[in-house]
Amino acid sequence: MESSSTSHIVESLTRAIVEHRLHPGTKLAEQKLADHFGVSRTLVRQALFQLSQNRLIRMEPARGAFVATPSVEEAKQVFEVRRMLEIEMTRQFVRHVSPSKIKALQAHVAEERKAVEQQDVPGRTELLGDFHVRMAELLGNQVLADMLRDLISRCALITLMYQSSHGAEHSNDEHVAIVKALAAKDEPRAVQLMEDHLRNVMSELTFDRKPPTSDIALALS
Amino acid sequence: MESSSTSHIVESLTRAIVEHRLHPGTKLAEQKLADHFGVSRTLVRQALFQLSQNRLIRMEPARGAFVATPSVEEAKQVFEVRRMLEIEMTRQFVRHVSPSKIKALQAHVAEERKAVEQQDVPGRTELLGDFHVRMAELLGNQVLADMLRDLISRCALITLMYQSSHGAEHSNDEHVAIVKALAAKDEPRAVQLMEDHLRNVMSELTFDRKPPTSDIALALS
DNA sequence: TCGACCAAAAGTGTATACAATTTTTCAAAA
DNA sequence: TTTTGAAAAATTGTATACACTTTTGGTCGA
Repeated sequence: MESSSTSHIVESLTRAIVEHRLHPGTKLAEQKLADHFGVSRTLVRQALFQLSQNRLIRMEPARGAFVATPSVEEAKQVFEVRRMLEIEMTRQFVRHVSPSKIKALQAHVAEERKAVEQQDVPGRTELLGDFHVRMAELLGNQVLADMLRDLISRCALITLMYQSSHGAEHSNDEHVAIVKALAAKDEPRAVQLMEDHLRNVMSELTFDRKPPTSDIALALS
Repeated sequence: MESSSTSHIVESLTRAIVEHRLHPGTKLAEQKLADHFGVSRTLVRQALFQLSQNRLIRMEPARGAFVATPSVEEAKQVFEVRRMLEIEMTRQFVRHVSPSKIKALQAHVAEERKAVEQQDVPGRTELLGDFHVRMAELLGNQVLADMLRDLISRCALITLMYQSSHGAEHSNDEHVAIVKALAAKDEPRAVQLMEDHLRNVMSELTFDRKPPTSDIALALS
């Protein structure tokens, strides 16, 4: 299509998978992707290898790449790791809180609200996940932020194709409450709210399979 | 040299980097690696891309791959994430402890001791790191185990080339103490010991640069 | 009609070719 | 002696070629 490097292909496919335009189980044929992006299979393969390390796709020897279909067990483990990281992150945040950090989070949740109100589904999904990444970045821990971003991508693959409008609003409300507790330096309450929030997100999991879209061109266009 | 797939190259290079046979900053020229492993650059490049995602190497556009040289700041962040994960992991472990799990950990620390006594430096380094991975696996969380393995590899890149014999013994002793507290279901003590242990490991960091080994063949043989 | 089998087509895995960029070398000038 | 510049060599980035495996599609026999 247009000039694209490997990372462009990775980002494009990541968005398509996270936003559920490509369903779990869909075959990702190298030549078709190469044609779509206007590059050779070489670059597509590099991108696919990268995605398989992120666990967004799985590669079967001599059979090709497929959008990952995480098991219920794996989903629980991913959420459990998020819980571990974010509980401690919340504690740290309260300890190092500052007015400018609170302001940054407030600005973020305001953006979330706008996306929720405008029913901008891809936008709100990304923003709701970025809230957690933003906290890590404000803490000054980029390693943690990168790790959370990967985990949250995997969560998105797991959660419902379209978060219900109610669910999204609810998440946004919970973020607002967390920011309020952080601003008040109320550590136990902030931790409790974060834990409840993660539990709520996880409880929205539904494990009914949907028929996979095999039309790559349609999903990516 | 002999038949090798991409994953073999990744493992071989990972070991060489983690065991400091390849020093931070060393250039990893694709053709040299290809000759050494007896494959084409194609497979070497796949391996290098994978390693760059693990942050064990960094790739500069048009300049090639180099063994990563993590900054002090990054080192602290990596250890901080480990601390977050392992504190919560320790709490979980106490809650789900069982005699067979304790036995498995005791067997592991016994192996550690043997490696320490025999001055098997690569062996003990690997075993001392695997203790933490083993805990995650015994908890039944493979996602956490994989994540810890990556983090610990990055820590190994960061820590001294050769942990002093005293340091290794000390780590082993601390593992013994942690297992004891886990067996006694003493959660606060186990958490405290784990926190102290991680702080001790981190305090062994020395940030003096060593001259890089540029002879790849020598380091990998 | 249904299943087994085989040839053709499609797809993946690895090596190689080639263009573009960087590094090295070396000679000439300040 | 040190610096500069340009040609040569080495190295990376991408595309293509080709062997091997899997999938497909259809024919034959029960």
